Amino acid sequence: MPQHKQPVTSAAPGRPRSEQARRAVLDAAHALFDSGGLKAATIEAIAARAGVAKTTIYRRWPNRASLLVDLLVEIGSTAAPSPKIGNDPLKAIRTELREVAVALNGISGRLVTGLLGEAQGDPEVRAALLHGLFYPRTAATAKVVAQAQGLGQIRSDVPAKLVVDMFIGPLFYRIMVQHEPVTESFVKQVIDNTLAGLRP
Amino acid sequence: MPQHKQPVTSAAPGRPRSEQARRAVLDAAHALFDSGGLKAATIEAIAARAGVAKTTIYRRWPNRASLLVDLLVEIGSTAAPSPKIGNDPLKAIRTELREVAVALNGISGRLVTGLLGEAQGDPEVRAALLHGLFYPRTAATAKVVAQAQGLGQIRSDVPAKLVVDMFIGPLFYRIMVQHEPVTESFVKQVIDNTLAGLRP
DNA sequence: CGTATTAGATACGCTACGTAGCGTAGCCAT
DNA sequence: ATGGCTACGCTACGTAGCGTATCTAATACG
Repeated sequence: MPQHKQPVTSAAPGRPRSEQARRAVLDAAHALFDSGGLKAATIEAIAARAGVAKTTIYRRWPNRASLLVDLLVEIGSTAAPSPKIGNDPLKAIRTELREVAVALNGISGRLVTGLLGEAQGDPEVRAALLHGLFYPRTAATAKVVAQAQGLGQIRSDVPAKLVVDMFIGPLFYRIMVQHEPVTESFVKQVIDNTLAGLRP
Repeated sequence: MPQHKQPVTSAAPGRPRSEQARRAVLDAAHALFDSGGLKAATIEAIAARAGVAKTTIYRRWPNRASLLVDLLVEIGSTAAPSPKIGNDPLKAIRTELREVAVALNGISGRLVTGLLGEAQGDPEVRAALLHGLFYPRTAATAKVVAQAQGLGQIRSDVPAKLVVDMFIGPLFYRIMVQHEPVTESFVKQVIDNTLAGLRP
C-alpha cells in the first residue's frame, strides 16, 4: 500500500470547495421547487436565490437533473429512512410502506415524477435516480421481505423483488397519475389484500 | 327544435381546418418521438417535418404537451382497445393486462412517462391525460372487475378501483422506473398472486 | 512567496418557445 | 362575381434558459 504520507482523504491542492455554497444551492432548489414546481427550479433561478454564480453550480453538477436528483436523495433519505431490521418483518414492511406513502404524498412524489419524466431522454439521469434512490430502497425492502420468507410469513417461491413491486407499485401508480389519492386506508388495503395472496 | 335547414354540424364560416395538416402534424410528432424521444419532438421540428407552419400547430394546440397527449390517446386507443365484455371476466382481465403491458413496453410507455412528468407543473396537461386516457381505461377495467365480483370470482368487499390499481400499479411502476423489465411472466405472476388474495 | 483551484460576475452563442404581421387559399352567403 | 371570414404558409421577432468561456479575487498548500 504505497500511501506513505498522504492521509486517506488527501487534501486537494487549491482552494477547497465551499460546503456553504453547496448547501445554499440545494436549499434554494428545494424552496423554488416547493413553491413553483419543477419548471420554477431553473439553474439560473437557483443560482440567483442561492447567491451563487452559475459556474459554481456547473462545477459540481453536470446539469439540472443531477442537482435535483441529489436534492431528492437528500430529502428522501431523511423523510423515509431505510427500514430497520426487527423481529417482526411484516410489521416492518407495514411501517416502511406507510412512510413511503407519506414521503410520496409530499414533495418527493412530485419531484420523482418530474425527474422520471426527464429521465426518459437522458440515461444519466435515469442511472442517477436508480442508483441514488430506487436500487437502495428496493434492496432494503426486499431484504425485509426475504426475512419474512425465512420465517414462513410469505411464500418462498415468490421472488422478493416481485413482492416489493406488488407493494410499492399501486402507491406509486396513484402518486404518478393522481387519479385517486394515496390515503392511509388505501395503503392498508393494498398491504392486507396483497399479503393475503402471498401467505404460504 | 328550431333547426330547419342547418344540419346538426353547421359549417363554420371561413376556410375549414385542413384534416390533412392535422394528420401530418400528429404523424410527424409520432415519428420524431419514436426516433429521438421526447426532447426530439419539439414544436419546430414537428412543424418542419410535417411541412406545416408553426402557427398552424399553435392554432390547434396550446402547447407541445397537449399535442402529445392527443397523439398518445390516438396511439393508446388503437394499441390496446378497451376490454370486451365476455362471459369469463377473469380471462378478460388477463388479456387486458397483457395488452396493457405490451402497449406500455412500446412507445406509449415512454410517452406516458414523459407527459406525466410535464403534467406536474401543468394542471391542464394532467386533466387531458386523465380524461383522455386514464379515466376511460380504468373505468373499463373496473367494469370487468365488478363483473367478476358479481360472479363470485373476486371478493365483493374490495373496491373495484383498488383492485384495478393493484393490477396495473406494479406494471406501471416498472415501466416508469425501469428497474426491472415487464415480461410476460412478470405480468402473469402479478395477476396470479394478486388474485390469490382476492378470492372469496 | 508560487501554484492550484474555487468563487463570483458577466458575457456569449445556442436552441426552443410562443407571438405577430403579411399575403394567399378556400369556403359561405349575398 | 364579390365580400366576409378563417386557415394556411412564411418570416421575423422578443424572451427564457441552457451550458460555456473569460476574467478577477479569494483561499488553501508547500
